[in-house]
Amino acid sequence: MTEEKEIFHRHIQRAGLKRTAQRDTILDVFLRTEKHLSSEDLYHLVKEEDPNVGHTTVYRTLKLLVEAGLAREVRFGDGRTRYEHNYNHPHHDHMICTECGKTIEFFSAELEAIQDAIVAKHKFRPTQHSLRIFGVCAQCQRKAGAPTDESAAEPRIRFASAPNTQ
Amino acid sequence: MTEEKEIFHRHIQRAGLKRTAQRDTILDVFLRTEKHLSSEDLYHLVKEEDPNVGHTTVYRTLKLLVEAGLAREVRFGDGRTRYEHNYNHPHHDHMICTECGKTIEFFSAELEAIQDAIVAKHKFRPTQHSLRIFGVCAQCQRKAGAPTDESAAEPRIRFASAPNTQ
DNA sequence: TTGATTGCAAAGCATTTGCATGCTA
DNA sequence: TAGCATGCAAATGCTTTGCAATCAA
Repeated sequence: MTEEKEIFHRHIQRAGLKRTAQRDTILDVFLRTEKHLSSEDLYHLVKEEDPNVGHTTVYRTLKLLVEAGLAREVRFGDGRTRYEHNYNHPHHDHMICTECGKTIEFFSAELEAIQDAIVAKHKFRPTQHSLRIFGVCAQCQRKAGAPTDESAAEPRIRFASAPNTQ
Repeated sequence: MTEEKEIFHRHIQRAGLKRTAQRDTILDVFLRTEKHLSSEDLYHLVKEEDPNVGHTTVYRTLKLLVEAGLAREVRFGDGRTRYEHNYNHPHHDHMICTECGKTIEFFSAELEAIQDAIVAKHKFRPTQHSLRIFGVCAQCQRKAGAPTDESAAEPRIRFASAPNTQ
């Protein structure tokens, strides 16, 4: 976590920006929260620590964290952008339960290898990729579509009908 | 294309809805346009045929097409929902060029097999998945970041900075 | 001191909804 | 005739921007 902070401050300096109390607090709260946070989620958490922080600053700081390589944007189909740790959290993909909103992270070297082969065949130079598998997790299958609160590790994602795979 | 129309009309009937001139026109234009159309793209195309069609109706009809299994929603990171044919167009994934906005469709049985294995391991029941590989296509690599109009099969997708993989 | 930062309010943008009118079955 | 469909305008929800006041370097 100290390392992440150094990275952030180095990025701030390199870009000719300034270190502020708000940015430090936002980074702090983000680093200690191992979840997929929306800007609003983070805003509320930060507010507990320092009520004098605006929504706008959280939005802007999250973009800064992405620039610095500390955060990564993810979207799970509920129309809002979420952020996850990106430093020392190597690439992975997600399964998203459309019943309870839980996400399962996974990584497959084979999957990556096949993708490499595919892009090579098309002479496509990839910069990033995103694989999301939507469906119903084991717990929700048992509960036959009656998820409870504790089945959701994170706030429930609600879909209009079918998830629109944003 | 006749078959698709039948499917649509059957869906309309089954759902207790009504067949209208607008819906027929929208379906017609959609079916004959083999592109990833946003609601607005389709709205403009339909307007050429029948100026008395509103944006709202196009939105609502596209949802109907998705319900009927004729269309599939896709998102390429420019913040708008696009629709592609889903009937007789089996599942495939996309490479998206962040320079010119072109999309390359591909399918890999191995990829699907590995995904099946992964979800099985987690006892996850998948309903759909979405794999998008963002990067630079062969043409744009040659042009070294100076894409021309003809390099884009579809309207250019613009990103703020890095594509936010919505 | 200078220019970046902040946070409120307002604007943007894609999408959705309310509602009076029009039209299918 | 009943009630679904239409399309305008307004609302929605997330995100971004304008701007005057504030603050780091």
